[in-house]
Amino acid sequence: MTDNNFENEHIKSLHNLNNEIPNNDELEAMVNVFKAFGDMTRVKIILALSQTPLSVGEIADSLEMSQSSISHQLSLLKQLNLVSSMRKGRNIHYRLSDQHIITIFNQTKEHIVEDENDN
Amino acid sequence: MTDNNFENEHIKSLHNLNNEIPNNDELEAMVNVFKAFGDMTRVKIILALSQTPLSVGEIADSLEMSQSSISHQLSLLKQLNLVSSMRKGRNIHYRLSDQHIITIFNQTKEHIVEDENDN
DNA sequence: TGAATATATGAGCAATCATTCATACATCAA
DNA sequence: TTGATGTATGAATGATTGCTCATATATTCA
Repeated sequence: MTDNNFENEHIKSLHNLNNEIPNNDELEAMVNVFKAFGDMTRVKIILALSQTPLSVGEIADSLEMSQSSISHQLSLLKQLNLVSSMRKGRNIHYRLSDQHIITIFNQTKEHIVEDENDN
Repeated sequence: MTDNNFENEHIKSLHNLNNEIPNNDELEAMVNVFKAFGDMTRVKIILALSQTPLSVGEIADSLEMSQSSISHQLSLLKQLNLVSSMRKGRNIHYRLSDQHIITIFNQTKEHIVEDENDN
């Protein structure tokens, strides 16, 4: 394999770039999920819910944040189908709606940890 | 130890919530990575780089965006050790610095896809 | 050396976003 | 019903952020 062949492969890859990228709807959905994960409050909510279902008030107390703020964020997470809710009397219990979420978190944590090692 | 000290399992979980959450530095690092993934331009850059290493100009052309914008974003991605760079003559070639990234993307895509199915 | 090319970077601006505040809605208990 | 409790929600605001523009830095070539 010569340098020219290598270069040709590179050029081919270049032309195929746009084809390999997922369709735009899927991409946007992905970006929105990552956006949701890109906020400390929401990440803490998700990590809390990964332990056990919790009411809005319980989350607010646990994170020492206002009920309103937590409710707003839960609403966003729910809209993205990252959490689901169920009324129980006066409370509303939220839970993670997908175990993938934790897998993604763990994978990301691994990236971080490995990163610290090769400095 | 008196009867008053007993608590039910749920309350125990509640009190343990903060302990189970990763330390703050790690959490912040995670949030920053997710923030990086939470932007269409950066996601497209990453997906492009998952095919082949590319120069700044190649990425800019491929995404039809300004050189400056791409350079700014690459700088951010590099700071998070998501990409690495190597000068080659006048160009600077960027590459993904960790295969975890693609795994994370795929996992997220799975979440999306499954989501579409149970409406 | 000087011109051309490739990339990086700081400042400025418009858009987005997380929180707060005030208030509405829903449920329970008396 | 009324009051208390738990949650949701719209508007306002300060902070963050992505892009552009102008310019600086780095490399190659003549």
